[in-house]
Amino acid sequence: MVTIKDVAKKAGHSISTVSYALNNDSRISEKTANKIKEIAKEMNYFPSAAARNLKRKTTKTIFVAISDFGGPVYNELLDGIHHELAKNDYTMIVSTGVSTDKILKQRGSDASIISDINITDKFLVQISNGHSPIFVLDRSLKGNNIYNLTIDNLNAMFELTEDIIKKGYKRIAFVHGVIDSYDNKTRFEGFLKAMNAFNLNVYKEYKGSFTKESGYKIADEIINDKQRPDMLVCSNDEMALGIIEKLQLNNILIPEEIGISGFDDIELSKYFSPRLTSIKVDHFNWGRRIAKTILNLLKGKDIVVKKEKGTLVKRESY
Amino acid sequence: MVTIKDVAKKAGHSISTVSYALNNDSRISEKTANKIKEIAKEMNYFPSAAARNLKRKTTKTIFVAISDFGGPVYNELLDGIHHELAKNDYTMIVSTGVSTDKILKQRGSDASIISDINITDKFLVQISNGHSPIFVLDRSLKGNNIYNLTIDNLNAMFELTEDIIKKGYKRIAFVHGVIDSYDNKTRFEGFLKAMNAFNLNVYKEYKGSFTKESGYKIADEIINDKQRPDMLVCSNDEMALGIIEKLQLNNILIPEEIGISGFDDIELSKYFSPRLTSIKVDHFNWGRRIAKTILNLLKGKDIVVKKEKGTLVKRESY
DNA sequence: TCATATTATAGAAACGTTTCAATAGAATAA
DNA sequence: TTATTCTATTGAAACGTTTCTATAATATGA
Repeated sequence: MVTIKDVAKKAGHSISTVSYALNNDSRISEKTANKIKEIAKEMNYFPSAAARNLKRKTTKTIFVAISDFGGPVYNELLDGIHHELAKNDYTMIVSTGVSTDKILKQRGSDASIISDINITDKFLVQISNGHSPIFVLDRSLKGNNIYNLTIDNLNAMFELTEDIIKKGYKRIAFVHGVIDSYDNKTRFEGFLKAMNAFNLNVYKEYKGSFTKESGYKIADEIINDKQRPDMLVCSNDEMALGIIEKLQLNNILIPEEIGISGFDDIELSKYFSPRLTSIKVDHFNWGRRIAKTILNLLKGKDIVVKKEKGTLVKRESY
Repeated sequence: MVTIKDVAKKAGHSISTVSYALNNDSRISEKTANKIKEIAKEMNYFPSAAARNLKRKTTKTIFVAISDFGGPVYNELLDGIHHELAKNDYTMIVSTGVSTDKILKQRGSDASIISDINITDKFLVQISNGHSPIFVLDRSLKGNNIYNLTIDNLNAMFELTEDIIKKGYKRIAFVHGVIDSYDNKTRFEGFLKAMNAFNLNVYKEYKGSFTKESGYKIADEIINDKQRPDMLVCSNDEMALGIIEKLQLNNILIPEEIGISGFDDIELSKYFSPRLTSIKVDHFNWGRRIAKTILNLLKGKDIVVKKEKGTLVKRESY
């Protein structure tokens, strides 16, 4: 591997002069700087990231912890984050599962984005001290270097539920995702708030886990139920789609017999029939905002932490 | 930040003893090793990745360059790669676009996976010398540290086309993706091979770019065509779905008036009506195999480079 | 002209590890 | 007993940069 030393030798200059020249420091004369740059290029020299990171104490890298690569939501989010980081010469590291802990501890990044409910609050608080800043997307958590960048689930779900109630539905049930997760809790909260505002009781609650498979199971429960709800408010799209699929297989008409709504507005939702009414969260844009916020913080600017809004997309599922 | 020096001081031992102890070197007595480990834990010490990388000349990191995060294909692939890497204590860096070049040059990883047609062959060959190994998924390329890990497009497409021909279709057209891309070229090659084997001429060729939007455009061409093909063999699913959507909007019946096939078998394909006949590539598994191959190479083992097979999934689109 | 300020360059320390080579002390062998 | 091997530990060099400080050469001002 060609190092700065090799370049220095070939150029007939000291290591420090080469370093300054390549970093465009004004103290080096234009003439020598150009000569050095040319030689460096010719030798195919590139500074070692490791050595640079060690000295500079910064990695120009942002770490993202997600719970899995599978879901449709993360793609857009990652895309958005990456888009903004790349523009600013930052690299993105992505990880899931156990390796996440290790990466966080090793501080291989200048900041971290957490969207993985498998990482405990306790762990985050524990490492946050003296750590590079941590941005959590999937929980509300106070701490020294911890920043909350979440979606405004509550208000979006309130709006959706209000719309449903105004349509005249009476036996309205809620389909939970992972029960203690921030997203589920705040969405349920918004739902409850609207129900209370209209003096309605929650007709029933189902327990899922945000996956399509858990939707299938819930559909089974509903099929066997003699007193079915007339409306299912789901904590996310994937469960809603699973439920629709299974109910239709059992000849239950949607929305005629049961209405249904989702949350997230994933791409598939547009292609189902009936098309799913949902809350659209522009994850790409949200990702960009997250990245921008982080970069601002790293630049020492003041940052504004405000919740990302969701918008109601009305279709034909209720 | 707490360094090894701090731990050494607190433990009353030298830096080297601490280092050996934490790396489980047998030369340190069990007693001191345990004492040191305890103190390190207590102090919340974790070795600096940068310093370690610099000294060890290895990063335990694999870099993946993809052309975008959007597509449904990459998720599974990334998931598979990551799955295997994490099991072996490796980290995955993902990037797209221009930042990719920089990362490759800086050698921040022990190996690279390339699946981004925007990176030129020339560039790869240029950097490959003296570089960590490069695994290309999206092209056939010879070079010093370059390994080809591709999908067996040719045989899969041959099988698909054969099936189509045997169904009795005569006016068979091919819908190209990005024309010079490895995937498109080899898929077209398999298609041609089957057509030739049955003495059929290619009825028509359309030029797309692997996206759904390019499918819309092609559908327009077909709609305005007086002598339409009776079968469209598409170079991937996304274009096929775009074409179906637009043709149906114009009341052209599929498969009654025109049959259509895809390649990749993305999740959406199952939910369209008619459901799309396609070639299923198990990208998760492929990703795992790629990662395994890389890890074996890094361990100094001999590696076997064999193509990933696709399987025909017959549904109702022709 | 000489003293001083400016400019361009070089030397050397530092970043936090790993690891080679050296050493002191204990255990073993003669 | 003394020489030898073995064990546990340490000191110091090295990895490839950046950056502080020193210095030589040149330009500026009186």
